[in-house]
Amino acid sequence: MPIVRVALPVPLPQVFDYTAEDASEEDVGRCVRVPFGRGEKSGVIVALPSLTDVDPARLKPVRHIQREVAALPADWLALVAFAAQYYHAPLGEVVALALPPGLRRADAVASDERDPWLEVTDAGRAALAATRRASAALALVATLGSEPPMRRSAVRALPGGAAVGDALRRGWLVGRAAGPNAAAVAAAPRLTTEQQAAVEAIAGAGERFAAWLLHGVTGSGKTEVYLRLAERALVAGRQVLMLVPEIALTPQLEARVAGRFPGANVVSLHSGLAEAARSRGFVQALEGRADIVLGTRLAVFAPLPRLALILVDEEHDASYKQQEGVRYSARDLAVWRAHQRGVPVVLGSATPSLESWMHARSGRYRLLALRTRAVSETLPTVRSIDTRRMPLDEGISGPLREAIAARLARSEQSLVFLNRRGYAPILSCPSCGWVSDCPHCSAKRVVHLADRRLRCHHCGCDAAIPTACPVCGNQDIRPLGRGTQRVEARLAELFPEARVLRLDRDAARTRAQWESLLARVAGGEADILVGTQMMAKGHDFPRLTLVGVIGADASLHAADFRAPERLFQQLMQVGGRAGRAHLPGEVLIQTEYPDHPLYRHLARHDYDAFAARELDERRAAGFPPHTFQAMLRADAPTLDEALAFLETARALALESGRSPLRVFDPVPMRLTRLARRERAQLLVEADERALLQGFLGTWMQALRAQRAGRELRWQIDVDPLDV
DNA sequence: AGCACGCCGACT
DNA sequence: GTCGGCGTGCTC
Repeated sequence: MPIVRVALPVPLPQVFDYTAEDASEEDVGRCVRVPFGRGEKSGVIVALPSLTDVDPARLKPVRHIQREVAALPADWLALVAFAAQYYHAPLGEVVALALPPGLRRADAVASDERDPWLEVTDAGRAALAATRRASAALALVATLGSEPPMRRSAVRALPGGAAVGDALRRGWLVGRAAGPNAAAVAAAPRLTTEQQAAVEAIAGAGERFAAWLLHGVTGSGKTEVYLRLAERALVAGRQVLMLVPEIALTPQLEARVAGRFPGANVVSLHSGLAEAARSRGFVQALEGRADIVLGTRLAVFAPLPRLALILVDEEHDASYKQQEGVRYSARDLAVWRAHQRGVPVVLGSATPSLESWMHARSGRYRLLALRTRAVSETLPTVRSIDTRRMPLDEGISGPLREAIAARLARSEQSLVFLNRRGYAPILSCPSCGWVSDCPHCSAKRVVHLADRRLRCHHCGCDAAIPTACPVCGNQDIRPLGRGTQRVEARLAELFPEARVLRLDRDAARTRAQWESLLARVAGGEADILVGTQMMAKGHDFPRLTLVGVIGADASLHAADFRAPERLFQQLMQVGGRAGRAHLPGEVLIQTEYPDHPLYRHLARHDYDAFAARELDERRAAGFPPHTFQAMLRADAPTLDEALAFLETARALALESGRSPLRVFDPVPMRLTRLARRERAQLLVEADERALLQGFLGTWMQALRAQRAGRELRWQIDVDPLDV
């Protein structure tokens, strides 16, 4: 009787063996339903062992092997196994996160819903000709009438593409048998010399593993380089994996990719998709029917039998690192994956992570630079405004105010950037000292005047804003500090003739709201924008010529050693929004440290100098990327429990780790209390990755053998981003 | 993680 | 006499 070894989504570092009468080697990589304990679970067959460690009499038979879907290939299983090993997570958990839930459950897979080529019918043309109310469906019909044939998926990715089903139902569009080949390319812009050189360097290096760092200033046209490389892969009949940071960014990029390759099957994969859609995309990738897989971090787990190229856009972006459960870095896994498959990987950024930058400097990665902007000739001028001896009006200095007025006079747009949403970060009583502490977290609840709530940004709890101090009854309680709402309100008072628009997570709760805000900005319905880091990403605003930065200094001396890196990235990114299309841009940074090297490097657009200085500082302090870290975090109802566990963990580490390993003291986390739980952490550091990895293996085993209290939870974070 | 078994407090 | 608290142990 054949035995199958199954990875199941349980937090145990084991796999489980079952019997399966008709199983063969073909079934390795297939999803399977098995009895487990009292119930049933679904997992993936990872091996067909000839013998088992457990008493064969205890083996239960599998319930069902899903054979309708192709088995996951060996290289996919190896990827998942590597992630499990490197991040010290149970194999089954990684499998569960890598597979769309529906697929793992071995649900009937939505019977290969095809992705037909669409064409406009006579009815569609008639509808277009008739003067009827404009609709999204009709707009699609009009677009399709003037474009080369497109697949349903490509149409869906267009603006308003959600109406494709509507257009099909009305009989305005119809699917037809065959279209052009996957490599058909729509008109592409000319490449700059630098872009051309980058494409040639990467393509010319042949089909073997190489990690390229594409360092391109904002607007230098990195995406165009990606698209040209993708085109070459498609011409060769191969697949491309393209990773992007955020779901919010994918529709635009998806439309651009689908528009460029109208004949290609572009599949998007991200957690915002409905289960069925995610399963369908995954299966299309697995069966080799997807030509381009475009997605967020989870897309790194897409199985791609014909893979030829991996692209990681904005490689420095923190959203590539999962911040819960299995804390993997999709960017790092992408490099591993490229190496595994012997294909090139391109990491692109205007402000690379210092990790990638160091690799590029050392020659481990190959560096390509795009130094000139493709879309406008000049970089914005960046200036510091010394606010030390200057009155501020709700945070706004005179020079910034004048600069905004000048833009208004020229009917150009301005953006005031500050990374703090809400009206004010604290509500406080001046007479008794009460502040708006969150009852569940060690944080203050933020004043949201827009909906008159007091809200904790960490646990989400909220309450009405009290009219008087809850302790002493004083009616004169005051909001301290400022957020986007307060700045928005003041700007509206200062410039009554201007239309002020706020763009932050509160203004754009949903993707639809976000897109409608962007449309309003693009349509010139706003003169002054007030935004958080949301604004910094993607999106071009042709009439935006001024960016004012408020309150950046806070990150300058933050406890987190990565804060300056993030600040530089953020300011570079948001500054890049200013000035396009022959309108010169200006960035004004309000600061009390106008001579700080970070601002000076920023003013000269000198990432290299910034990175060199930062890497030097990190080396002197013994921080990553010169060292390698893992963070053990524990949380419990009381801080003592969490700390006690970490003390034990520390003792275990010192026992086993006689090697040059640094084990720090357990400390409460910066946001100690979160959602009624107290949190602490313990940092472990080594000079070599292998050393750290070797240690972590034995340490994890020892920790799992500990019987911690029921209320204590812990998790390991390899290569943590926040320390 | 679930979900059992298992031995000690206050209740219809 | 029971209902139920969660400590301990197992899941192929």
